[in-house]
Amino acid sequence: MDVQRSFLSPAMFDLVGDVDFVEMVPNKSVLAPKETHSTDCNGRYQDLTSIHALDISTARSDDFYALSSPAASPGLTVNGSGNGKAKRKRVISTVQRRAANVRERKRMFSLNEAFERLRGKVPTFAYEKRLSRIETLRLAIIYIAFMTDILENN
DNA sequence: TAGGCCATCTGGTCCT
DNA sequence: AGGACCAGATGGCCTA
Repeated sequence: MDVQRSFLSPAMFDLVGDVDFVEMVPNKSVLAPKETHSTDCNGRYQDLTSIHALDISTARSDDFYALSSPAASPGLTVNGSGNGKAKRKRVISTVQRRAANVRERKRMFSLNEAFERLRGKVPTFAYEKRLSRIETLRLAIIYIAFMTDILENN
């Protein structure tokens, strides 16, 4: 396609600073093995496909708070009681922390899914390795600008 | 081996 | 009150 070819011209490549476009070989590894699994911070193997099955609904809300003091409202402590406003600090239990970690993992997983979809939309012919997230964003910006330019000049 | 990239954990803040 | 979002820290993997 001519549009794609001209978008992928060397002039365009120059705009993506940290992308190495010199070697143009077929894109073999769209999905690295790393994408299907990972290891947690303790080096334990994790299957990322299981993230969708994670369920935190069994955690009870009374498990979630560690009372910092009998008088304090549940889960909240107060920082800097001196002059200004007291800052409220939420104290969470390990159960609540684990639940938050699971939610964060799910959130990052969906973020990566979105990046994967964006990778599929950005033309990267004969690119030897999978685009990183920052490369994907930069290339998408350039591609959108390029297509906008085409539309405006027609 | 250094540097880049990424997953994960964590605590703080924002929002509903 | 609690989930979503964000950024910093940390450690593993990979490549030049």
